[in-house]
Amino acid sequence: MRKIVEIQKKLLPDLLQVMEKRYEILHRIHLEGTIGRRTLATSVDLTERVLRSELEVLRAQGLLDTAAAGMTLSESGRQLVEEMEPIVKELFGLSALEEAVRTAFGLKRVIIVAGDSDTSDHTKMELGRAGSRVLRDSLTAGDVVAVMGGSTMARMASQFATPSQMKDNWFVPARGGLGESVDYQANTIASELAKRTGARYRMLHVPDHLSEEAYQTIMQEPNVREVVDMIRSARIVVHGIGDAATMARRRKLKDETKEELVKDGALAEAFGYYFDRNGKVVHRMATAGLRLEDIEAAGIVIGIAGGSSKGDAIASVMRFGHDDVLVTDEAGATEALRHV
Amino acid sequence: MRKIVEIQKKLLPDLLQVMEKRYEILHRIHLEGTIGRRTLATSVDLTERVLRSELEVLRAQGLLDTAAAGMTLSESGRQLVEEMEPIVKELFGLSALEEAVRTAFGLKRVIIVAGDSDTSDHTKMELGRAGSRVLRDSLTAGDVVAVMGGSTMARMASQFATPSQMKDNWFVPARGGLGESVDYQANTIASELAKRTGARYRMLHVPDHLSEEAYQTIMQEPNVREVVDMIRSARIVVHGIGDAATMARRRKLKDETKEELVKDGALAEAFGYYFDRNGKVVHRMATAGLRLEDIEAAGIVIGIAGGSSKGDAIASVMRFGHDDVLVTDEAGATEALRHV
DNA sequence: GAATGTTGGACGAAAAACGTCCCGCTATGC
DNA sequence: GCATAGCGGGACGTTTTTCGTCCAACATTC
Repeated sequence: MRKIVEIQKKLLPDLLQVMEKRYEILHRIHLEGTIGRRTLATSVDLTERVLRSELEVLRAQGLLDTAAAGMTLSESGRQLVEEMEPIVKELFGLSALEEAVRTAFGLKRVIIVAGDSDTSDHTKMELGRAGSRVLRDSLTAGDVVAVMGGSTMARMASQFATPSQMKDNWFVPARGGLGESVDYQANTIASELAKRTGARYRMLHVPDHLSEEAYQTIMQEPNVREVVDMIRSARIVVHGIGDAATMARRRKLKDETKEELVKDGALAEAFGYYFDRNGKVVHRMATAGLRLEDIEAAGIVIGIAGGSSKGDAIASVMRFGHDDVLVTDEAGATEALRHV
Repeated sequence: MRKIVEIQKKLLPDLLQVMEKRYEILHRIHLEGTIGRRTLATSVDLTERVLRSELEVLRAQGLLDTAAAGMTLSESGRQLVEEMEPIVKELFGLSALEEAVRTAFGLKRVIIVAGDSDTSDHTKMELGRAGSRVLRDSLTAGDVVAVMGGSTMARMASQFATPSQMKDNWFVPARGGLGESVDYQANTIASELAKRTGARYRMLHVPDHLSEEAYQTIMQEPNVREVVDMIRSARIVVHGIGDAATMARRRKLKDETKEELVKDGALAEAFGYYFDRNGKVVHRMATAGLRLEDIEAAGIVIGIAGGSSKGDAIASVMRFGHDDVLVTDEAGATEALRHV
């Protein structure tokens, strides 16, 4: 059963949403016994006219009887709702989890894919796909998108698919070199995204470990300056989330910095900043690009991360409070909720 | 798996068709390796523009790569097609059967539901539902619909559902009393259909076994005349199909008539006429209503019958050659094909 | 019997789908 | 090396569908 639904998800991307909506309508009517169109509209959160079209479909399917007092489920409608009840949980169980995470962290939108990225490569891929879909749907013409690095972001980029060219969009790395391997660098990812969409991109090459003067000098370079300005004006920011210890190791931070991080309770990392349990910034990487205030000013900030092991890091960054959208997996979401 | 698809069929009636179409597109591309839009359009029988929208969806799902030489399946597209191959047969197997029956009898359209009405009540219901859907979709404003009797027709009527009122339609019995029990009479069915749709109906009460004079007299009655005229002008005719022996028994024909039927090789019955193996009319019931020439003149003639046992009767009536649409079940269709 | 809430019809505005044509590009065959 | 056929994709006017909004007719309830 699982398999056919997976296939359908690919072949008819918004099938499940329609299905869920219609089930919700039937379910509501089932609960109320008999209910009027307007009342129903507010309770399932549809405009009256849209609901009406839905009802026409359901009526045409013979699932719905309608009288002057309101609408009732027909026998086969009632039967359908009852048959669906167990299936619904499996099909749409994640929606409930999404809603829970959304309210817990006060986000605009949460997308959760099934599984655990820690143990399943398939889930990792799906996480990437889901992330790319979110980004695609968020894009409007002319947007500048700042992306971060990391393996999750790389997978997101490799899964990105667009129905049409996006010639007037820009992809830029959110921050300069952060010591990642080249495949996972923000620069690489920005360029891949651009390549896959027909959009344009800029790279930002800032050597690591610059002295303050050198940094200031390089920032005066017109072409560096230009990219940085573009980055800072990004309307959309997409970033992964790491746990602090792992990131520190991978980026080969100095031992004393690591100790400092531990002392400050650094738990999570995102766009070059380290966060403690409460979402407070306790450290920042020394490189150019997006500053905290730019993140606050960005239109849409999208965080992508999954896996049970990243649960607390996700929670920590979400507490930071400037993300709008979180894309994660079942395990990550469940774990994050335990750290609210 | 079966179950969830059944549910989806009810909740999203044209889901499977869309799914099939998209699969067909992917499959074709898979076969060709790389193919252009225009060539593809003719080969899957879509206009260029419509195909293009479909392709955009598929591309957005990352199933499709596109180059200057044409389109190719992406890795995950190829994977999807291969995964689907076994499933397709189960999901869309009936479409192939439909097409086979359609060409075998030169029909406009064939709808086949899964199962065997002889052994499954569920299939009987589905047959009724399918029939009602066909009728609904065939209806246009102002149409007069002539319906016959029988248990299948009764189920069709009881399953009829419409999204909106049909105030300017008429339902009439195709022919007068044919000695059926009241639930299965054409009159009853016409009235039920009218009731379920908000349409109007007329009944035709003609006693059985009238003498010729009495028949002529009653036909002069203005209100009888009026109904008969309306029947004869019906744009849509819907009828069941019975096997001759059973119908003769049920209608309590005289023994000599039965013998005559046997002698003439009567195999099937529909709208009061008996047909032999070749679809030739060998007998007609003496009652008022639709004549053969009216059937020939009707816009749409819909036959509904299922069950393995009715296979040859179905074949016989289809050979008669004036049906446009056949609604049957898997067993009936398979059996009918063996009698082509 | 009035008031309230119901469905369903109607209609114009907005959006989506569609048919059609064209352009620039590339692979291929000569 | 060049002509050419076939490719994807952009563009645009038209048609169809969807949607918001208002209203009429009707049943139910108080």
